[in-house]
Amino acid sequence: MSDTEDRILAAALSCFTELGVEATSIAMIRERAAVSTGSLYHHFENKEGLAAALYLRGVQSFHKVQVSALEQGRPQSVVEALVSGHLRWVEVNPAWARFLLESPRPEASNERVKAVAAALREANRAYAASVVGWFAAQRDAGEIRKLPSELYLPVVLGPAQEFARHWVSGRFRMSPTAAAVELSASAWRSLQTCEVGDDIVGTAGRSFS
Amino acid sequence: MSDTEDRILAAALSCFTELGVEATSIAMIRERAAVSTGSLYHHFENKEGLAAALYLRGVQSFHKVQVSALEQGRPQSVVEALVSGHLRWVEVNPAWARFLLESPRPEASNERVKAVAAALREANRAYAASVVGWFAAQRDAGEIRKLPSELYLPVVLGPAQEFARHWVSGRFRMSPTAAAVELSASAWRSLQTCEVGDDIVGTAGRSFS
Amino acid sequence: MSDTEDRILAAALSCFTELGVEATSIAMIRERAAVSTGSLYHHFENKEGLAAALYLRGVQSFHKVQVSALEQGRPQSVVEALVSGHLRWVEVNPAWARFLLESPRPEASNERVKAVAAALREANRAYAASVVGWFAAQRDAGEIRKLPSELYLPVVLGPAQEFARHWVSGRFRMSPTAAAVELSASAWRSLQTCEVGDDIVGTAGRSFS
Amino acid sequence: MSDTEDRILAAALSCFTELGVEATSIAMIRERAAVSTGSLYHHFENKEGLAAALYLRGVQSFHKVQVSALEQGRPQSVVEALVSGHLRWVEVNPAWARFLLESPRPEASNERVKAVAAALREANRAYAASVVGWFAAQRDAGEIRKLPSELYLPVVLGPAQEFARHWVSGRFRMSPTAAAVELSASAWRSLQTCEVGDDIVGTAGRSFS
DNA sequence: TATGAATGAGTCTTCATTCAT
DNA sequence: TATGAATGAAGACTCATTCAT
Repeated sequence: MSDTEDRILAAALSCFTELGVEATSIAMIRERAAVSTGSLYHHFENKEGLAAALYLRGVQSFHKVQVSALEQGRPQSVVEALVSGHLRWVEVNPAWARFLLESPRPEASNERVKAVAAALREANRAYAASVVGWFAAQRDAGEIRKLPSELYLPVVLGPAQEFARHWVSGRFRMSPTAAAVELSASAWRSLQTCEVGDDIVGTAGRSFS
Repeated sequence: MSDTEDRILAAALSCFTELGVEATSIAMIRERAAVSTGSLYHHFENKEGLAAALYLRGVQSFHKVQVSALEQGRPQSVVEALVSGHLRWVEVNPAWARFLLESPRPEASNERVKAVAAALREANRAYAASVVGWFAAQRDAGEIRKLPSELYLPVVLGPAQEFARHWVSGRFRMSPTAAAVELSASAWRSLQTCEVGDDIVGTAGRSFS
Repeated sequence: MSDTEDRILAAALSCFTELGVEATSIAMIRERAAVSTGSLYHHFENKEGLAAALYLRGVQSFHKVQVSALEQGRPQSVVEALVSGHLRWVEVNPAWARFLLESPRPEASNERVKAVAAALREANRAYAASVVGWFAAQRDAGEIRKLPSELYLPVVLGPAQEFARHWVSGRFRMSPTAAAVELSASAWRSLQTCEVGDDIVGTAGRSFS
Repeated sequence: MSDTEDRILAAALSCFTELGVEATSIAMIRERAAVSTGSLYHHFENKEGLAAALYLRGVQSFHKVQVSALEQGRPQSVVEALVSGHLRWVEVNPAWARFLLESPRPEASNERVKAVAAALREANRAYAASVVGWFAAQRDAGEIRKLPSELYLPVVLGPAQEFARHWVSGRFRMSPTAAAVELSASAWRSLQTCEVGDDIVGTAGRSFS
């Protein structure tokens, strides 16, 4: 990875997070990276390709943190690590977080961007397989509440994700890591098998896929 | 509200949800609404202004549903009504939901759009005041777990919101109302004051603002 | 002349002097005159027609002052009255002056504007006939220096005109009537037949900054 | 200065003098210069910027002629050189003259046009400093009539300027250089301290129509 | 007379992208 | 690898003007 490419990627990330991908022009990236138009196109196919490459990098970084959380031992520890790891990653990488949370998922219109788009799909698939697979296994082992598989990620990470969206856009002041304490506890509460009120168990037990 | 304005708004909503605000051209709206360019600009300041007007309408519709949920009696019923109401609204109004979930919040760059933007801010403020206020009151009455006020909305609606994002973009197949059963139960679980494990209570009790 | 028409003309004059005819839109005049679009077009044919009507009025007002100067007795008095009258008119009617000095002469593209344009041409012709005729007569009588007829107006009024241009656009601070003393003396000097009168020298010596 | 830029400037000048700046469309310049839209905007910021650049060039050319006139020895020669130089420049550069006389002075609305506008202001300042400074010095030396400094330029060049305005717009037929004989003599007459020289009278008497 | 909705041609300007050097 | 001139399609928006009520 040449210095030029790094400068371009950094410039693109900062432009994209400030203005959004669509509102960012090649000229702005070109200028902020101190690179000529020709040089930029020599290194990257496209604005679209640039965004996709960036998106893939961000997603991979995030996935790495998430997947490593699965290595905790007890289910409760894993769930809490998923939530806390999410929020810590957001706080440590605010630009990446903003980019991932506010940019539309890249679509591969262009021929040459398809490789990156395919890599992205594969990364998402592998991530979902790992994490959702882990939840399904715990569920089948009776360690956590029974839910349709699709719902585990929203239930566990939805609050953190929602918090993060507000935080990256400046509407929340509390730091993500401070919020992590409560949000990870909440996540576990909503998944633990209870000695809680029977009515809830009953309701929850009825429908899952 | 004239017939022309209605046609323009409907056309804009369908274009925006199909392609996104930025990718939609005025020409497309103009054509789909069967209206001349001049007429469109006679009724709406801008593409930006059009999007803002639409955003405001959508948000108001959603808020109405949410605020009405507060009228349920028991805290548990209210929480479940908030979640279920959210998901039902999404299922009944998929275009509006997609628009609100995937469009960037309108910013008032233009002078004349500012009125709409201000109305939007006020709507958000009033909504947050009602709902967050309700949660704070329940917290102070000991009816729900103590959390920093900022966290109640992410905890309660985050999972539904996350589910909705996936659903409107076609990545989830389960219907929102089907998901509502579990997600509303989960939401209540994460807020109820327990006769649950003491460790959780201890953790949860430590930090709130 | 209805009140509506007066309001429109006044609004148009103020817009035209502030922004220029081309940069002024009908919408601005409409707004400043507190008149509806339809009403404006009911009273005036065109933006072009409005400008032409205004131009004609301004020119007539100016010409009246100039022609009345010819009624002074002595050639010297007439010349001085022409210059002083010019500058006084500019100072008393700054908006009109700015409009006449900075707007392009109206051309009759439109069919219906032709009447006004013809009136304007006739006004200019009559003015030139009177004034240039007077100068030619004086020349032939040996009262003033012999010059090609075309040059009398530039020689006599050019300095005042140039001063006025600078003054209406804010580049000169001295008031037109203050400048009139010297400029009318200069005008006479450049026309008088030789032996320069002492009074003029005296006048010229009196005031300068 | 690339060939492309030259072609664009030449095309713009011819369009602007034919139709005026406002009435000229970018498309016309683009076409007449045989240049693509993008290329035009690659070299010049704006139509406004293009006009400003052109204005600056024209003014600089004119100022050079005027300032060189100050190098004549005797005051009378200088005054006559200023007037004759003015009119000769107008006759030799009719397009530039028309452009400068009939276009509104460029104003720096745009950010990037400001550099050109500043250069223009500086050029005007330097010109005024030289020429008005020369007149003030002559006045203080008793070589010319005492006038407020602001009035020297209108008195000396006003008639030529007025003549030029009429000439470039086709309302006068006499050539500027022909007019120069009388107008320079008149200019000197209005400035000389009393006793009128015979040579001037002689000159004045020679040519008129 | 007054109103304001409707029209649609026309203009400026942006921008991703290509390519010769 | 790097440069920046060149391209031209596409888009937003303006505006004078008409006309039904």
